[in-house]
Amino acid sequence: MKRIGVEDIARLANVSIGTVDRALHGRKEIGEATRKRILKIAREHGYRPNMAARALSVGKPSIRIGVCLPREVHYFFDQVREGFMNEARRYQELGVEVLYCPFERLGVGEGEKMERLLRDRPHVLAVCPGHPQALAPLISQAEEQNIRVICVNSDAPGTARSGVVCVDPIVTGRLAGELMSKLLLPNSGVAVVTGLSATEDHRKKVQAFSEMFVGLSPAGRLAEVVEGHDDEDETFQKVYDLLTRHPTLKGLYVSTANCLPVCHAVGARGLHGKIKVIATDLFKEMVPYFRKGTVVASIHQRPYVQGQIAVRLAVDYAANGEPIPSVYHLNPHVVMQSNMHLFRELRGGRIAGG
Amino acid sequence: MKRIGVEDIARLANVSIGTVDRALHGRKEIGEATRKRILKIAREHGYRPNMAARALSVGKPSIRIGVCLPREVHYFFDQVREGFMNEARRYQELGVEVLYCPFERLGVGEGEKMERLLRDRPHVLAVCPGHPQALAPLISQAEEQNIRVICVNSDAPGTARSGVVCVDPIVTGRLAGELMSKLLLPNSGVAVVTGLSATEDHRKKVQAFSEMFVGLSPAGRLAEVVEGHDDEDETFQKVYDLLTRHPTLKGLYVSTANCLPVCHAVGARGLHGKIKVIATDLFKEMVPYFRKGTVVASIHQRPYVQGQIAVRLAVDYAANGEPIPSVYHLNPHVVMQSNMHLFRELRGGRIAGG
DNA sequence: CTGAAAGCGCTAACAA
DNA sequence: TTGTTAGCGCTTTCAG
Repeated sequence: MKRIGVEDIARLANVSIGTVDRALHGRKEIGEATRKRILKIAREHGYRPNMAARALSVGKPSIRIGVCLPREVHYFFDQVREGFMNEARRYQELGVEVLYCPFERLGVGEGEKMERLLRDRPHVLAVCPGHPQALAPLISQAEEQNIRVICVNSDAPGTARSGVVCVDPIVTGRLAGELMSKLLLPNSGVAVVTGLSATEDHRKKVQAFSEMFVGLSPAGRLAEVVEGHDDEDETFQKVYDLLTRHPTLKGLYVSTANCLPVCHAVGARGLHGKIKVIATDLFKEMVPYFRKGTVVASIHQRPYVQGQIAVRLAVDYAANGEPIPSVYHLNPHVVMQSNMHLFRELRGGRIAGG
Repeated sequence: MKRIGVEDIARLANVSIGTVDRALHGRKEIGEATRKRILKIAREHGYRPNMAARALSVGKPSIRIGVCLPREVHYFFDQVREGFMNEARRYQELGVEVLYCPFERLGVGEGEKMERLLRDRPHVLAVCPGHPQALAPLISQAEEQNIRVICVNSDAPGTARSGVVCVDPIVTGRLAGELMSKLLLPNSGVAVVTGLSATEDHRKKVQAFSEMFVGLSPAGRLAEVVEGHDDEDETFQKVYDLLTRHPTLKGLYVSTANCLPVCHAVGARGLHGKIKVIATDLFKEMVPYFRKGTVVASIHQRPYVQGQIAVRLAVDYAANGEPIPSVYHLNPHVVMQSNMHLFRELRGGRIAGG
């Protein structure tokens, strides 16, 4: 079927192209009957607007996508933002505009910023929620106003959000558990260092890790789960104590990005290389611990790609009416010494992909 | 600096927009002096054509990108093709058209198909070279005609190709070596199964693997490198014999996709789970061996993303004049049981990203 | 409520 | 060799 345009529809419906436009855009100045007739024809002929023509005609951006994410922690959210912005730039000519409204850190000021963004009525709003529950009313409100909300990095379960793009915490946890089990002798003891167990995300990671690990290493055991609350000192102290209590521990899974104090504690106990740490994500300061053999691998959540995908889903929805998948799980990446230099976090320049 | 258009340039240069168009497009019907003057102005004002307007005006596709890749082996090149096509579709409205010209398998008929593709004068030609050396003259010829050649998956070193997108075989080999060393006890013996050692790619992988492995496991040793020539029977037999000669082998790195016969041989010797295989890439038939614990990990070369990136480089070049990086190395992915279901090769539906 | 027409930035055909 | 002009498909006035 050949591609059809407004003019064809107008002819088919015996109206002018102005009327067709009104029907197509749900404007009010048109009779209900004509609108129905026109929409039917459009649908039957598989009409799809020519984005190039629209962008040209409108002149200014016609698709607004909002992005609301924390500045802290830089190493992670800078990547999300870059992925988002770089991808969005590719659709500029098609009239895609980004409304950017950062807040300070996860959970502080996010509601306020999101509210402000909503006032500009974006077509899609991507948000990294720190307190998903607190955001629930805002999300509902947005969706009611026909603004699609996409959660990035962590979900806001039970809210009205249209979709989420993230790494499945269960896969992350399992992958860490699988790796750990294969890196250690069968009867090894391991422990987990997490942020705040109350967090859905962390809970799932820890549970998945533990299930996978004990499943694969029946002779091994998970000694403890310590909560570092993403605080450096607290984490150091707790891990230091942990290593004192369990001197035979062979592995540590750090399910949060806060692995530095863990490494310090391992070092302080003279265990570099004796204990294998599996970390989360990647930033420059981790490199020495990779080299020392303390951190043997890290489960990378690909923040850049998360931002990138969020834009693609948003554009596909807003420009082509494609539905937003309610959950988009991307594949975690395994970082090791051999490939760490290829991650954006450790590179100077920018790269086209992700 | 505000964005400038042909009309502005025309005014600035005291010529008509027709002349500007001729200058900008290097058409012949224009004086050398005027052309220079116009181009200077355009450059000074950072003129960038409005792709939407161009696409609209021209009507038919104005950017042709050719893609020339083998049908075999499906599990790999189907992914490259899908990545390529899916990404290209996003730029359809901007006038990007794909010229697709598949050949049967690596090295057979590729020159012929590439030649045919060249006749349509694409702006960029992406090719998966099987016999890079044989293609060298064609590549030179293409580049001389101002057709940019991008090699995908494997390079054509020493030719005039503008760029290559691939996974660095050295990184692949190292990663495999690092993983292997960490999966085994310090004094283990390992072997490598490769395709054809003469291939640059395989040679590099094997060498990188071996360097990394012996570097990290000084007490270990690389017993042998066997060449399977990507033939099932030959590989089975050779690996079977290998396992007979070296009954204490603990690890096998298969640097080619031909891991099935390796697994069969391991099974035939009753060594499932006793020997750890690190494979390459991913396809459905491998799944059982992951489950059995024979294949403990695989180094995935992300064919889909390779196709995707190739298009992006091509479009960025053809539409925005961005230079094609002479080498684009993407990060290999580690496949394990926990995350294998997230790879496209094992999924039914399609997914937006890669 | 509907139609007619101008114009977005660019290309291409035709005139000069 | 250069200038002029008619669209490309759509949105957006401004009249009816």
